[in-house]
Amino acid sequence: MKRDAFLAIADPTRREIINMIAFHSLNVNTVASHFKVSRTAIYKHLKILSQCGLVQINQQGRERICEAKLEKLQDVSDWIEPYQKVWATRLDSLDNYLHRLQSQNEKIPEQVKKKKPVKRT
Amino acid sequence: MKRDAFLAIADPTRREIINMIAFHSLNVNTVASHFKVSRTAIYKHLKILSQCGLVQINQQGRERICEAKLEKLQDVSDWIEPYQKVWATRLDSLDNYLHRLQSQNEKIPEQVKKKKPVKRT
DNA sequence: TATTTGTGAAACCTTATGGTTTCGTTATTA
DNA sequence: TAATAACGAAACCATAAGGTTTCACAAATA
Repeated sequence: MKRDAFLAIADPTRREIINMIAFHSLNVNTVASHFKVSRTAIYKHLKILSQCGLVQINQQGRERICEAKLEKLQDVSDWIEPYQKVWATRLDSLDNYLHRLQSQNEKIPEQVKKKKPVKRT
Repeated sequence: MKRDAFLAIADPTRREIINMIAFHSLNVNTVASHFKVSRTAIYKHLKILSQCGLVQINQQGRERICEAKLEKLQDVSDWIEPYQKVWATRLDSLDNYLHRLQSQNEKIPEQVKKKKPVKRT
């Protein structure tokens, strides 16, 4: 049962938990109260997140404060980065191609007409 | 059974498949031959990847060519991006702090000594 | 001290996941 | 035309995932 950041963020509930505690740590009950499912279910998610290193649980009296360790997401972005470069480059080339066409007052083929502004990094 | 890019890349075998076909499309058997598990198992992963929009399968004669659609990874990097900024900023502040210390010829406390060059965006 | 609050863990259930073997079908090719 | 290559799909299996209810226990509080 190998647990990593990829597995951690695969579940939408766990992504929501990250969203919740990313900027301010919360105790288990407070996290759970924002969801429809039971506290125990959320606790299980928190346990998985903590096993994956994405959440650190610190005891404070009878409460356990859940703190997001966002750096662990680096594993995921490291994996994606090279591919992101590829698709960004591809989009950029298309974008440039369209610009060249336009500046030459040529007709843009229907199939490649620009639909959305292209996001750059 | 909602399928998205997060789920697609949660499995290590599927990530390997993406690695394999990212830069050159391959047919199902060729993909499968690189793994220890059966062709059928790989085919199932390919089906999931295609349901998630990360792979497009094009028939060519009796072969099905699997082509990676890397743009779909945008969903994932969009989700991570804001958090990446946060932890990058945190690391940057530490980095700046260390630089200030160094330029003032002060002693760097052991606990915060720089270990790796910090990656910036 | 008695009660409430916040939590961890166990037992259990249903469904999804990842794998297998087997079989049928369509293109190639000998 | 017969054999083989490349699939797709079905049936099946073990285990993991995500959920529930219940119980136990320590800390805070009335």
